[in-house]
Amino acid sequence: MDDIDRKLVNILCADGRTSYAELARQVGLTPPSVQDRVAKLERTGVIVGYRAVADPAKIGLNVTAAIGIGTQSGREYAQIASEFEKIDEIESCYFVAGRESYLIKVRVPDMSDLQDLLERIGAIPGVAETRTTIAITTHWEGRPQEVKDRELTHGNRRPKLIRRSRMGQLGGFHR
Amino acid sequence: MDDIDRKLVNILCADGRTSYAELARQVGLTPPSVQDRVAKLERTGVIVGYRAVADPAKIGLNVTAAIGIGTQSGREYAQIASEFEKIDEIESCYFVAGRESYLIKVRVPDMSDLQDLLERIGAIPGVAETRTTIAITTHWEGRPQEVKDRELTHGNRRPKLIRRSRMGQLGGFHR
DNA sequence: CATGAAAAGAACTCCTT
DNA sequence: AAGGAGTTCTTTTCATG
Repeated sequence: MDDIDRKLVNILCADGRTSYAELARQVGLTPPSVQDRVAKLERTGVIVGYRAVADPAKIGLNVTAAIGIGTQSGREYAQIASEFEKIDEIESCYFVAGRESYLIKVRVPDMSDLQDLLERIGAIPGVAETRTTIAITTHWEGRPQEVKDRELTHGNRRPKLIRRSRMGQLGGFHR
Repeated sequence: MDDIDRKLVNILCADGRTSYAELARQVGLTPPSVQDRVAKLERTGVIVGYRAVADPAKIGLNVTAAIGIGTQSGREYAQIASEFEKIDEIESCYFVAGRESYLIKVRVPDMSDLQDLLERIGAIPGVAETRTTIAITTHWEGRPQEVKDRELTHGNRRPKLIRRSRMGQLGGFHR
């Protein structure tokens, strides 16, 4: 992971369809070298995959909500998570420290689907309570994080010396 | 938005680098036709962009947290959001109904960065309190939602008749 | 690990139905 | 709105420094 790799990751996180030819121009290498590097980033799991980002509202998913889930003591956490996994509407699923045991992010067409979903979640063995937070406005989501040089592949981190500079960001689909 | 368009969106949300040739094979059209359709999906804002997905841990972002933010009454909500927008670490930002006014998702290298971030957020005028939930395990995130036929472009929704079938999903980067 | 050249394939444009 | 043909560009492979 050198500066060029980081640059490639940043470019691809901003635009996942950037061609090798274009990447090559931006980092000052030839397309085959870039292809080699990107393949290695994929093999080593730095780049996990590529996605098109769809506008939820345009595909009929008008309600976004975060649901905190409290669980009964003495339950297998992993088992509960595997139940969540069967539910398509759960876009993200975290086991968390804090008020509840799980925090999930869900997307549904409308409020009645949310009610339906909450009933399904509440019926899962081990789920004790749910606390739902509904998004009124999505200012942005999925903004790519810039890979900085001090953030290295594993462990071998240098001490922090300076506060790193911030990069300005705009609305909508952030580049 | 017909069945073919929905299929294209689903394929591209699962793998954003799928070529037009491959898309054409999967939907039974020729590459130029598919290119036409995808261009239209992009123009009409159904597909907002394309991204590579990087493994946060592999790029040094070891801490994921959700922060609920309570605000002082009599404050301009939009102004507070524009302050949040300047903070790179905020990956997503929602104005919400529920316990707090905002819910944000943040990623930082480690706990000391989280403390630093919480101090910066707490210093924003109008921010009254923060409640932080730290992710211990990310079971999955950003799983693409399948576009179903009942979810149409705008408003002209048919009544719900049947509960739609669910599609099985696996760990890691969900296809 | 990068380069350059060559072959294969894909993307893009235009034109026809 | 889709298919076919031709051009351009990119991807991919391989040999070389």
